[in-house]
Amino acid sequence: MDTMKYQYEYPRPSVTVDCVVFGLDDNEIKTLLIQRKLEPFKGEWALPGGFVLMDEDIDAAALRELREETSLDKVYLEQLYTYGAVERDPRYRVISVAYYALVKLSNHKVKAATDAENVGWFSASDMPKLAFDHNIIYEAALDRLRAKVRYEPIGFELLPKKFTLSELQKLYEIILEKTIDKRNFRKKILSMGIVLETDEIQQDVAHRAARLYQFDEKKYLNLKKQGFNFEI
Amino acid sequence: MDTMKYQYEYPRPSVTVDCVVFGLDDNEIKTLLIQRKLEPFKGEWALPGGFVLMDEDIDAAALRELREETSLDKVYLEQLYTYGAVERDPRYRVISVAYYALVKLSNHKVKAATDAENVGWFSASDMPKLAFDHNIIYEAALDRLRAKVRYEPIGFELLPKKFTLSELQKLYEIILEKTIDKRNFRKKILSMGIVLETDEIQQDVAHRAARLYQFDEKKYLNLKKQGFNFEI
DNA sequence: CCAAAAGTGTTTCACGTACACCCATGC
DNA sequence: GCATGGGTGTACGTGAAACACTTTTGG
Repeated sequence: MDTMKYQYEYPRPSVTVDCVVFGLDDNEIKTLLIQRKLEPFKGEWALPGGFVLMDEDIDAAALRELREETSLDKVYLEQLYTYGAVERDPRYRVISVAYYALVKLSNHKVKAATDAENVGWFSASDMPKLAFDHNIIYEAALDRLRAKVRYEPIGFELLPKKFTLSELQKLYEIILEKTIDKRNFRKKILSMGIVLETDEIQQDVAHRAARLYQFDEKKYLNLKKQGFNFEI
Repeated sequence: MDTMKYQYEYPRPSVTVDCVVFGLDDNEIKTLLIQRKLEPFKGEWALPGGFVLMDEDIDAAALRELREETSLDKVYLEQLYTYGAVERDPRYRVISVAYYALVKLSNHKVKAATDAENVGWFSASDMPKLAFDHNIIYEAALDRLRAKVRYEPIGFELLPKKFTLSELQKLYEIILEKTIDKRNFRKKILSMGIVLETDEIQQDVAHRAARLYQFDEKKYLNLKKQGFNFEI
C-alpha cells in the first residue's frame, strides 16, 4: 500500500501524550476536556493529547498538544505516569505518557463547554465518563496534585501572579478539601519567607481591600538548596 | 525487504522498559547492572531492560526483563518515569519507561560482576558510566527511593521477612545517609503498630541475640484506610 | 450603619529530639 | 571476664492547633 511507507522488522506500538489540565475556579478545581471529533469514542469527552512526533521530545509533544488543542501556553507541566495496558485503545496498541498541567484561569478564562472548539472545563463532581482509560488518568492526576501541593509550592501556578493570602488559603482548602485556620495559615506562610508582600491592594471589592502578595521563586530555590522544605 | 513486515502509515518509536534494581548490602545500597552484549554501547554497563512486546502490559514487560536478564522474581516494582528525549538512543527513536525494583539480597545473593552472565551489583560510589541516559535514570531512581522510603513502608522490601530493629534502623541510616537515635527509632516504629514482634531471635551471632520482627502489611493497609500516614 | 472580609496573639498540647547506662550472650 | 551489640526511660523544647475580636471599606 502506498501510504504504508514506514516499515520495521518488529511491530511497534504508537506513543501518545495526554494532559490533565487543572485550573482553579471560584470554588472548585476544574479540568479541561475536549470532545473527540474522530473515532474511536467520537463525540465523547477526553483528555487533550495526541501522537508524539519522531523529532520532538515527549515533553515537547505534551506542550505542543496543549497549544494546538486548547491554546494554552506557558503552563506548569509535569509528567505523571505512563499507561501501557495492552487493551487500553480498542484499535491497536497505544502507550500513553500522561502529564498534568496547572494553569492560571485568571488569564485563560473558562470557555463554555459547548463552544465552537468543543473544549470545556469540568469539575470533579460532574466529570463525565471519558474515552479510553482517561478517567483513571484523571484520578491519578488529582491524587498527584493533592499530594504534591502539600510539599512543593506548586499551588501558586493556579493563582494570578499577585494574590491575597485569603485566595491562597482558599486554594489549599479546595484542593485538600478541609478548612484551615486563618491565623495559623498566615503565620505559617509568612514565616517561610517565600511569599512577599507587595505594595498593592485588591481593587474593586465591596469590603476592605486585602494586601496582595507574590511568590518569590528564587528565594524558594535558594532556601531549598539549604535544606528548607516547603510544607502546608 | 523480507524481514520488514510491519508497516505503518506514520513512523513509530520503539518502546523499551529499563529497571533500576536496588538491593541492600551490609553497608550500602547496591544496584544491579548488566554488561551489554550488543551494539550500541557493546561491553558497557547498563540497566537491565528491553523492548515491550505487543501483547504485554508495560509492567509485565519490566517483570519479564528482570526475570530474563537477572533471574529475579517476585520483587517490589514501581514505575519511575518515562524518558523520551529524541537523541537518547544513537540509532533511532526509543522511548523508555523506567521502573525501579527493590529486592531482598538475602534471597538473591550478590553475584560477582565478572561471572558468566555479566551481571553485577554496584554501589553508588563506584557506579560506572552507563550506556544511553542510564546514569540519569539511576539518579532519579535513587532520589525516588530516598524520598519514598520516608513516607511509605517500602524499606521492608529490602530486608528479609524477619529482621531485627537494628537492621531496620541501619537500612534507614544507609538510605537517608544520616544517623538515627536508637531509642527514638524503636519508640517510633513500635508505636505505629505495623511491625510485630515474633517469638524468634537471631541465630549464630557472637553477642546477645536480638529479637526478630516482621512487617504486618494487612494492618498497615487497614490503618492507611483510616488516615494513618507512615513516616520516618 | 451595616455587611463583608481583613487582619492580628496567646495558650495548650503533642511530638520530636537529646541523652547514658545496664543486660545478655558468645568466645 | 571482656567484647559486642541489645534493650530501655525521661526531660526539654519546638511547632502545630485551637480559639475571638477589632478594623477597614464600600454601599
